[in-house]
Amino acid sequence: MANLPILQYEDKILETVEQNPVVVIIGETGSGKSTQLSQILHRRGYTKSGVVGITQPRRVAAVSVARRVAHELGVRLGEEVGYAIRFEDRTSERTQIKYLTDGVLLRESLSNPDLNQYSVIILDEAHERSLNTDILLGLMKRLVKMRASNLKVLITSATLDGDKVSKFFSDCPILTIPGKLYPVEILYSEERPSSYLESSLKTALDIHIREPEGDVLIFMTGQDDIEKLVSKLEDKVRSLEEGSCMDAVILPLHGSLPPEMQVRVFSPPLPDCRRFIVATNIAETSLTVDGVVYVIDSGYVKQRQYNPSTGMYSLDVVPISKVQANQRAGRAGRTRPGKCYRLYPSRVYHDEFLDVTVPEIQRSSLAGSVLYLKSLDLPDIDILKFDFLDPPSSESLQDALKQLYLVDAIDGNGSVTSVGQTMAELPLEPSLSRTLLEANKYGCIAQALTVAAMLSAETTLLSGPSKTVEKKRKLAPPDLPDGSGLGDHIQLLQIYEHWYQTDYDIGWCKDNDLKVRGMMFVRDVRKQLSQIMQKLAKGPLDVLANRERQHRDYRSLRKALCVGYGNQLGERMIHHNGYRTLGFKPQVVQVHPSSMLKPDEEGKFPDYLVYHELIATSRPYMRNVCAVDMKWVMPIMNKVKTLDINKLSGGIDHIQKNSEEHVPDISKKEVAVTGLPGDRESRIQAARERFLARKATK
DNA sequence: GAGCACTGC
Repeated sequence: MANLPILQYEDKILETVEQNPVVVIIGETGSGKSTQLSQILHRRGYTKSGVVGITQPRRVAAVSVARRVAHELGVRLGEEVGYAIRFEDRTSERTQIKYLTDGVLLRESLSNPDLNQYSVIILDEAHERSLNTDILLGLMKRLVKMRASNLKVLITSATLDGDKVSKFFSDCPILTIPGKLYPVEILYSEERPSSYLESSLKTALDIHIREPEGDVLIFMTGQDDIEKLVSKLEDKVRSLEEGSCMDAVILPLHGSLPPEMQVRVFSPPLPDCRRFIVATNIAETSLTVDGVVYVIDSGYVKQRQYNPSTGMYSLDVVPISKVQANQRAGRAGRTRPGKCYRLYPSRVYHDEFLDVTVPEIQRSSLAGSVLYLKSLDLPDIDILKFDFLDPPSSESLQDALKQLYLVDAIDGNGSVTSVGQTMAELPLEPSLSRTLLEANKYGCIAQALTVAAMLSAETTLLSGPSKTVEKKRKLAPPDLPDGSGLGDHIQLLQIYEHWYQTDYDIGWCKDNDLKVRGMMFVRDVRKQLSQIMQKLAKGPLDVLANRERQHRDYRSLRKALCVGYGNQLGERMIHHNGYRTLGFKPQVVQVHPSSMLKPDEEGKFPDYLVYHELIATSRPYMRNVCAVDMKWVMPIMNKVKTLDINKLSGGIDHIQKNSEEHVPDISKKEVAVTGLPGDRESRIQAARERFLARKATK
């Protein structure tokens, strides 16, 4: 700790913080900013007038950094130094230094918009530009004006981002703290390879044959490519002449790998054995692998993005940003000088890569965030004039307003309703919080809580589609409930209720290919939601699972879902099983083939359904659907007719001007890369054309 | 008849 570069800057930091309400800190990797900034401010007495709060984008980071600081200060974790993450608050009245996830700080400012308990707020890793960090940046700008005398804000960022953040905060000072990285030699390819999988393979083998010992970290875009590269690399390494090279182990590393496989990369390296770690961007920030000396960077990343003009998500392979490229390269210089092989020319890095990753706020549906900001009810804040570092497009904001209007969260003038105010208290997307409130009226709150919790963890539930599991599954298909033919929401409900009846048996999860950690998470979420609902209802609610006497057709629950998903309805076409989405921008979509929805005797799906999300892969699909009745749909359709976007947004001219200035509109930008599996838009377009052609011939 | 980057309240 004594050698951390940041400590030489202690006086400079304190002097700057004293003279300025906001300071941007460029803290390079290994500078010690996350652990030391809080302690420096503590030593100067900033913890006497309030808590020093430090946000982290990830839970594990909040916990591990808090633990280290507590250790360095010689205090017990949870006393003077503590942390707060979802489901876990380890702070006390004595806490002076508090690490928390940015989501938790946002929740805190819902009940205390001035964040009075804090004397200092440090937004760490702001360059990662998570949705929550971006909203916090906007809130901080307002807060430092209001609490100019007693609040200091520090924002840590990356070199390429510092000027922009400083400008956002009235040209506040920027301090650069050098890191403790070893030099990393950057080697560029002469041109972009036609296949970055083959190119990675070749580069990895070259390193293995020519370079001295040291582990190799290879950045790929997804599980598929990782599995392919791992098996090819294994073949090639095995075919090398014995004794010509040292031994090698090849390890995949990605998010859907079971935890016990993930930790393999942390076990101590074997002597005279080179490790190849083939990873997604999980190894960019979330996981740090020791011993890496060589990095191979494909220059691509898989990103989920939302298109507000269609209401559809897609998962695209896109070029990384300069910040990401530098972050990847830095992974080679943690223990000694390293090398980074970039599988693209330097021209591409300089001319084509964006400086900073497109912020999440420009790639997500904003319904939840807009409701959150509106519900803060800050007199001087109008969401459409809200000062974002990178404002979302007006299209995206209008999309959010329309969605909120349809689920009764805002009225025709764009003001939050009492329903909307209550919805904002729940840590859920608007469709699910609205479902909970409606279910409470119909006496099926326990079921709705289960569905909401299951959907909060949906992607983490079923074990990954790895080929071995698929094979196993054919031999012994899991014995899971089928949703009674009514769709996926009902199936998720039945799965949880079944698990509840086994008394949360872990063995049952494993037997049925359910991820144990995912199901545990569902249990936690459900408990949290139950507590919040009890508080909101100002009285006891029977929230225990399996307690409600229900019709076999789950009518009450499906009716509640129909109201909650008032912005996500589909109407079946007359002659086939395609659907047209209802609402403002009708899309032609299909039920996802993985759905549990059952057609009737004539092979027809129900006339109406709600969907959890639209996802464009090879075609536009509705994922997670539930059958609903036409008579529940009609009131919502009538509401669509009453919508007036100009009234909703209270005049939108200013944001349109605003967004044209700074916003690279991700929905229209050419993000897809030729020849890569990311060219979604054109594939969707092609699918649409095929569909129309087929329709025309009928 | 298809497929899942990573977080987080």
